[in-house]
Amino acid sequence: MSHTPGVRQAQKQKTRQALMDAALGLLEDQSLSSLGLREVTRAVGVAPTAFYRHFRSTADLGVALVEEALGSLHPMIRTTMSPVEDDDERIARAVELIAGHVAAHPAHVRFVARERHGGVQPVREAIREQLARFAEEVRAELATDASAAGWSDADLRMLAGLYVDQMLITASLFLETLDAPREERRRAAATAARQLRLIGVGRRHWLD
Amino acid sequence: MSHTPGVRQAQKQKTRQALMDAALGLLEDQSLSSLGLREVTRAVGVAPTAFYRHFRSTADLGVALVEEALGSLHPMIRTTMSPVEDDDERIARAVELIAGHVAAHPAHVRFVARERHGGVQPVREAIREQLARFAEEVRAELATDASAAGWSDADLRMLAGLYVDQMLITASLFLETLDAPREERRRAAATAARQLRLIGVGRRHWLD
DNA sequence: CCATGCAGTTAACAACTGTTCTCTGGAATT
DNA sequence: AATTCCAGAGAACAGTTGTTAACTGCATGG
Repeated sequence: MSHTPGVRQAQKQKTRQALMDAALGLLEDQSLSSLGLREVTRAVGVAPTAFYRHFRSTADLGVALVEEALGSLHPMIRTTMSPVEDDDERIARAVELIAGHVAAHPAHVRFVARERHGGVQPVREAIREQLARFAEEVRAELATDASAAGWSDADLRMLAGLYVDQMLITASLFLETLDAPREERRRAAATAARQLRLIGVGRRHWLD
Repeated sequence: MSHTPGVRQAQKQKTRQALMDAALGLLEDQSLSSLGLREVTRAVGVAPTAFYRHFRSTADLGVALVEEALGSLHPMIRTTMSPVEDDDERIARAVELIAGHVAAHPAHVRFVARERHGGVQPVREAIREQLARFAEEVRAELATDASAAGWSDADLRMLAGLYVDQMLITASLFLETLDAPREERRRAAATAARQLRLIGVGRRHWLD
């Protein structure tokens, strides 16, 4: 199946991507639940009916955007957590990595933060699923760490969830300070690092 | 000014409240940015134009909802944090208090969680402002605590922010499990308590 | 008791929405 | 070379939207 190298399929995916890009742009100052199908096709310069060739509805489009925004992010988890030496060094790298990702893909980050609790159920579900996958990956990584000896599975899951939530909080904080004075961005990074450090301290003394 | 005990003003506030209640109900499965003014008036059983007697726009309605949802919540802060004796006891009480609030006002909690990063700028701003007030109140309360000796102001603010974010995360977690099996709700509460305990541990060993 | 203020109504507007059916041109298959 | 397939266009539909203007009736303040 899909053994077609064709020009046909290529062009189709091109307009599909154009629809997704246009939608992401329009979602800068509105929620998915108010995004109109005509609005999107108009921005791309295509007939409204063409939309149906790619998506059943704007909710469907939203689910595809979740995959695009979070699906390709999983490799980052391992590289963030594995090269451990100095703890403060790792925290600094993690914060930098998040800041870099937000700067590189602000629209994606905004979309996820906004629609995580947004008004479109299938999209909420898709995000929840992806974040659960992240948490599971973090948990697995934590389990290999030497400092996790004696931790119950529930405790590991708890910590993994805390890290994932913290990652999202930090990302949306950076998003808010994207076009803010340099000083404010620096303070945001400092706060994020401090919070991660406190979690790290709690982690070290958990088994007392 | 407003020395009117009148029946007039009373009736006005009554329909104003009806508009806000109806809006809150309609926002159960959509975002504020897609909420139509006519939709709200229709739910109340009033002419569309009557809306303008109370609100400039649905965004304006949203800001009023923020006040209603968060404004009356400030007294809770002090009572949550002051009667300290046993730490685990305090955590249990805090989690119970959040769970109770979510059960009593699910629509308000959903609204705040959804619109905190939602598509309507003035509403985001209003929520940010209220949460900043919460964080400041928590910081002030933390500063009076004996265990905060030697903490820098930035550290206190960091911890206060962490607590506020955690409160919101916990609330929205409870919201998701509102009509879920009893067992799942119990696990959610356990996880929330565990996370608060880890933050507490980190807090106790912060100055090492 | 009368004049004013004002919450809510009615009617109408231009613009917009999602969805349907029919059609077309060119790539893909045979 | 003939045929099928299908991404996209075009037109039309019944509803919906926010906003305007002029109105009505009643509680209010003089």
